[in-house]
This record gives sequence, C-alpha cells and structure tokens, in this order.
Amino acid sequence: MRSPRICCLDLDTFFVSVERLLDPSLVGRPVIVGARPGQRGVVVAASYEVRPLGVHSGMSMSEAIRLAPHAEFRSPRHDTYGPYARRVRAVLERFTPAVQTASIDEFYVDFHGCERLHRRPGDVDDDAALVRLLHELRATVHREVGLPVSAGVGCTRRVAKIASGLAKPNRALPVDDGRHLGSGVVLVPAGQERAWLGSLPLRRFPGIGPKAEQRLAQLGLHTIEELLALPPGPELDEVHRVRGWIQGAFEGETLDLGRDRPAFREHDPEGSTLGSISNECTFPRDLSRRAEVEQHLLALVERVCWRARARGVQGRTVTLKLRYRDFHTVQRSRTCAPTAEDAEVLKTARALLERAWSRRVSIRLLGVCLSNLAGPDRQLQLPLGAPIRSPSTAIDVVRQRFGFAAIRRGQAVGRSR
DNA sequence: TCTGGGGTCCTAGGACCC
DNA sequence: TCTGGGGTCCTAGGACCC
Repeated sequence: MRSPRICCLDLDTFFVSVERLLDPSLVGRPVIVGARPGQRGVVVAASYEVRPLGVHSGMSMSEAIRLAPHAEFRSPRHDTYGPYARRVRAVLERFTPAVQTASIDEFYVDFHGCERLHRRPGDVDDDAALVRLLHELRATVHREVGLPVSAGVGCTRRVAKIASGLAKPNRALPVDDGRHLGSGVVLVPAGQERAWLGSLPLRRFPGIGPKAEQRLAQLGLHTIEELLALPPGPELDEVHRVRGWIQGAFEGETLDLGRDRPAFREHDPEGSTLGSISNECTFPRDLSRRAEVEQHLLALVERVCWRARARGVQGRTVTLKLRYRDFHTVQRSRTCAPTAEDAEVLKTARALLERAWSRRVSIRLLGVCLSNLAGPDRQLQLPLGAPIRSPSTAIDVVRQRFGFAAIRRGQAVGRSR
C-alpha cells in the first residue's frame, strides 16, 4: 500500500554546524568553510547568514570573499566531520533498523512496518504519528550530538529528498499553508505530490542540474507543474525522460526507477558494484615540466593503491584525468589484469599520461582513478603481523600503525618538501 | 588569481563473438 | 559476396550529487 514512509534526513549546513560545535564563538556569525583565501578552491559550506549575499557551495573562494568579506573563513577538516555523521547514524538506528547513509550529511530511513511501534494515543493518524516521531528524532540528535537536522517524508526517495529541502529552517517562507514549510519536518501525503510540489522550480527535482534546467527553460518549462501539464504528443527525448522520472517519483512506482528503489541496500551482496577509488589534485600553480608532473602522478598512484589495499580490493581499470590550464579536460583509461600494486598502476598511468598530455599547454589538475574493482581479496587483507609479500605491503604495515603520510617514496615527496 | 574533490550514473560508438 | 542482429566489454565524455 502506498504510504509516505520513506524519510530523508539532512544535516543543516553540516560542516558549518560542526565548526560551530568546536568553536562556539562562530554561532550566529557568518561562516564560510572552504579553501584558504589565496588558494585555488571553492566554498564547501556556507552558513545561512551569508546565503542572502549570494554565497553558495561550489562558488570560487575569491568570489565568496568579495561577496562576504566580513565572514569567518575556515578550512574543511574532513577527518573531523565523519565521526559526527556516524554518531547521528547511531541515533537514527535506535528509531528504525532501516537506515541508509547517502552521503556524509544525508541519510534515508524507512519506516515501513514501524507504524504500530511508534503510534501513540493522541496521534490523529499514521502520518501525524510519523511527524511527531520525526520531531522527537530531531530533538534527540540535537540533544545528543548537537547538530540540527531536517526531515522530509514521502512515498519515494526523491519526494522525501525534495521535502527535506522544504523542511529546512531559515528559508524565505510563505505564510503557513498547512505544509509546515521550514518547521524541520515536511511530510508529503500520498497522492498529493503534484499539489504540494508542482509549483517548485524544476531545478529542485533531484537529477535536474543547471544544464537540464537551462535546456528545459529554453522550451518554456520552469516548474514541475508546467512539465506535467504538457499535453501529450511528440516530445523531445529529454522532456519525455524527465517527465517519466517525475511521474515515477510522484506515483511511487518501483519499476524502472533506478535510483529511486524503496528497498535499501547498504552493500551489494554480490559485490558487483564496488564502485571506484580516485584521487585528484589541483596544483597550487600550473605545471609544465614533465618531471614535476610525474612526481605528482606517483603520489596520486600511491594514495589510490593504498586505499584499495586497505579495502582489500583490486582494480582492473586505471583512468588518468588531466586538466589543462584553460580547463580543457581529458581522460584516458586502460583495462588490464586486477591489481592494487603501486608499480603496476604507475606503469599504466605513465603510459596514459603519455597519451593524454598531447597539447603544449601547462596542467592545472591531475587525477588517478582505479575502477572495475574486484575483491575483497583475502590475500591482501593485512592484520598486523601478516606476512609481507611485496614492497607495497611492507609499506602498508607501517601505514596501518602511523597513517598514510608516515612513509612515502622519495620520488613522490620531491626535493622541495 | 575565476572554476575542489570524491563519487555515481548515463550515453554513444566501436570491437568482437556467436 | 552481402547483410543481419543481440550481447558484452571497453573507452570517452558529460551531467549530476554532496
């Protein structure tokens, strides 16, 4: 039976919120987390105080400084944020066993089958019970972890995701129209998706980014309702596809929805989709000397292979990504036997660099990706004291105790450091 | 001094096999 | 000699998400 029981929980301005926990003097002040001023980089998180000025994540730092020179700037500390996210997840798991981590600041929880468990006297119906429960959950996260979280509920993940955006505080709100926008919890009742969400810009629908928004706008389509109201007839592929997504998300279909499966899978038990492992680096200044570029290439290969071995996987496909000074970007890849050995991956990566770097233009970014992952390979798992089989595993033993940076190859470190 | 980093998913063309 | 499809794998690029 269709009922809104998929919930998207989103930590509000997560990195900023953690920085404020660690430094309470930042509370109530404009905060921007991102690259240090003067460095190449972008805004990673911006507090609500600077958003009206036009500052948003993804914006270049120089632009953010221009718009909000009075803001407090902080460099991201990714090692610090993860433990907070895990503590939030632990709280969620006390409310329902079906919790999926979608990203560092976003979770999906499924309350199907939990209705009776959480229903209490005084609840008008199951929807009301769920909204009350989610307010309890938010309060618990705030009390125990100290972080603000917003919740959106719907029949599908995409609807829940949109609803969580509407639930966020500190937005410009219409007068309360019964949808409780900005209250921290928004539940879209089954069957009312179009009425509740139709007036939203198409950009708010997950999967429609800047490019698709622009193409649809050229066709005179700006809101979800405008797209759904289009009379049937010969349509452009894109319109047809997007309309299919939206209808599927609104009607709660479970077939052919791809990313909108209602059932959660934290790990693929077949191991068929192990994803990829990549590292990339934008250089402080563009590089034109071969030796300098190769030095960075080795450092990237070392890091990717180390992460692969730590996960106990090997990759068959090596991809090299290269971005020139003028931002033109190319990728070259090669598939061979599975490996997670620095020397083998480096050999492939060097050959790919040879092919990719075909213009006499300096380079601003280099990246290495290992994909087509297979494993886990038991032989490569490394409990302390495991037999050492290759130079890489010898290095890994040191790194397991002291961290990645504790031991490096001379060529990857370079003369200047 | 514009434009990060780590990912996933999709598309399209070509090779190759049956 | 000409003309097929279907399926799978590989490669390259691009959109999108957080």
